[in-house]
Amino acid sequence: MSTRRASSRPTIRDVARLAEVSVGTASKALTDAGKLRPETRARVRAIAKQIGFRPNDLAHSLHRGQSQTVGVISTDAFGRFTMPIMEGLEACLSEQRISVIMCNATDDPEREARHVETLLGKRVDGIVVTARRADQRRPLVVDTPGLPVLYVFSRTEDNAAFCLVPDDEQGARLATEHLLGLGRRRLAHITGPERFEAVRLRRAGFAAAVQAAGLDPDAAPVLTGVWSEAWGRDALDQLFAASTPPDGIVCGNDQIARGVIDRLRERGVAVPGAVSVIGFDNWEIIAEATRPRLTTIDMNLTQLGHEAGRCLIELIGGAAMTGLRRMPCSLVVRESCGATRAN
Amino acid sequence: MSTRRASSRPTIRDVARLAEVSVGTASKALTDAGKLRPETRARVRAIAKQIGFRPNDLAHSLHRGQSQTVGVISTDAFGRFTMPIMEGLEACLSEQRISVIMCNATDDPEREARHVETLLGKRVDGIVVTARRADQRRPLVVDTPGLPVLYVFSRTEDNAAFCLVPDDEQGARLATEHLLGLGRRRLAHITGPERFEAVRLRRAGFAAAVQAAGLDPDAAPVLTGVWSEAWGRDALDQLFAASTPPDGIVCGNDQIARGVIDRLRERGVAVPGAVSVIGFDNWEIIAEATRPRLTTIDMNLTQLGHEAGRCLIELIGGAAMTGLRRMPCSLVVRESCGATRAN
DNA sequence: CTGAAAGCGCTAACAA
DNA sequence: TTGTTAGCGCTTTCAG
Repeated sequence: MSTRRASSRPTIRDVARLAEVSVGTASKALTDAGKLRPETRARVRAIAKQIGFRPNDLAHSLHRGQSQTVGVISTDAFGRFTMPIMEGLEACLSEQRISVIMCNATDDPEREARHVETLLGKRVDGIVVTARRADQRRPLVVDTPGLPVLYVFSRTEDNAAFCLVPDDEQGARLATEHLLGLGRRRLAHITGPERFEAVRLRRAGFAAAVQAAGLDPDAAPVLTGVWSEAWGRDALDQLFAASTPPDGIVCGNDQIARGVIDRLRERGVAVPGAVSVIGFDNWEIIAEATRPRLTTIDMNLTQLGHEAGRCLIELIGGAAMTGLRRMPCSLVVRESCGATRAN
Repeated sequence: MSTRRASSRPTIRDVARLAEVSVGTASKALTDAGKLRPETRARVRAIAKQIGFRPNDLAHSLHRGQSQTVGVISTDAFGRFTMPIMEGLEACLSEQRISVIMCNATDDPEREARHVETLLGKRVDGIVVTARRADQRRPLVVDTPGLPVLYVFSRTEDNAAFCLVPDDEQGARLATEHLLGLGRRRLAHITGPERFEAVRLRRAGFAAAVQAAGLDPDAAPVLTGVWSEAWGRDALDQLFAASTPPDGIVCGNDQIARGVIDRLRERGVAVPGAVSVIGFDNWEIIAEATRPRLTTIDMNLTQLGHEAGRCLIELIGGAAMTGLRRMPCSLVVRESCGATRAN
């Protein structure tokens, strides 16, 4: 005997009984399936609506073997990068009436394993892994062959895995080209810790653009430090201690850019008059607060999440996708770089 | 006939068959229930582990009428306040093996209704509503009597509802008392738009503390504006245009506080030497970046989320809780207020 | 066009 | 102590 909840919802049997048809007919009537006399269908539907019938997805899922549910496992404790990704992902999936279960693993493998366990118990149709990107993460251990797993804003060494990340190299190239396009020729790059892959890729993008413009790479210094305003200020001081300070600065993220702009103002150097500054991240709380407001690179994380949703649906549908896919970043023009030709 | 997924998981029947017991026995063996010969129990368990049996929660839930799942509906598009709340909530619930389904309603009633529909279809055991707090939100429409609904960081006019919010009034009082405790006597309050309940409550807390200290309320100006650094700077200029500028400023949020501190530095006024500045939110990206670092009020949102989880579990268990509950804020001391006596 | 019944995987009541 | 079975709510096949 089942232990029903105090207030149980009407079932399809109730509908059938009231509509004076069999459950089979009622089911057909409610799902557009099969052939049915329109009148019967209408009557069943009317009754269903009247008594507030809502199909039990649990039973449906049990029957179909698909739960219309996916799990998201984050190691970044719902951090600021995870948020927009989730937003895009949820928007995409909810369109297909697929629900998203959030799990926070906080870098604890044991917690992560417990979460995977729960998700598998719930028979999710797929799992999305998202993480801080400092490094590649170990592959998620899932002992269920055929269960789609997708990594977003996160990578793993497993070549069979499908990973979706922003194109940092292209983003930095875009930023650098923007400054070059404005006529800046003495460029510098102030960025974060070298151990981040993003730092290495963005630096490469910067260097590539500098080289492509025919400039001397040695005259375009790169300063690595930490992701903070204080480092931005310090690095700027270092650059301006030299005989020929830069007229264009590509920053590794918006925090650094804010430090740079603050210090330039303190030094009485006009932005963008004398120096153009461009950031990376388009973190609005910062980008809208600098004086002048910050031109920066947007990783389009919401779109990334949306794309992750699309891909996951394909994977669930049986498509085979592997490898690393990089999604383009875009330029957000505000006032910290000066008159723009493009746009 | 059911449409099974390509790779179907072992069921309890498989375990039973291999262990040479009945399904009933296997079930008992795996759930610590009933009396069983230890040997049998062990054998069943061994087999289960060996073939990678994992109970199907869908079937379990269908049977029990509880899904071990709750839904979260946010109108704040996973905004920055939602994040820590979710973190606490998920941490609390996952401890009980309850999963959290995230839904983003973005203030669109139709989208919200669709999400509720989906959640009810999945037979969630409860729903958490979280929102921007500009005003009271209309009650969530759920036609399922007895289904627990809890509002967190969000209120509704429905008196039967249970709402959990931070105690803004107490937070502002705490901030003000901190400045008073440091010997500041000429206080001012710079805050956001009046239409926010939080603004009105924080202002009340400020006023209450001023009055309790025996100071003249008329000598403690309150400036309302918007939630931005620019407004913080403007407001500060206004205050310093007066004959007796304040020596302690309670800000309505951290962004305003940052504007205030920046402008004080630009004016050459020492912080905290001449003026103490305190914020509200403890938004680290700001609070750690001001010069000096910002002393501020923390709404303890992660704890709030955790508490929401606890309460929801009680509600699901059948407890009756209604009304508005305010959770205390706490003080985070950094360097923007000067030498501290307490702590 | 409609009804009857099997079965998805699990649990709990009852029988042995 | 263990086995048998009904039933959770739904879909789908097969008869009628």
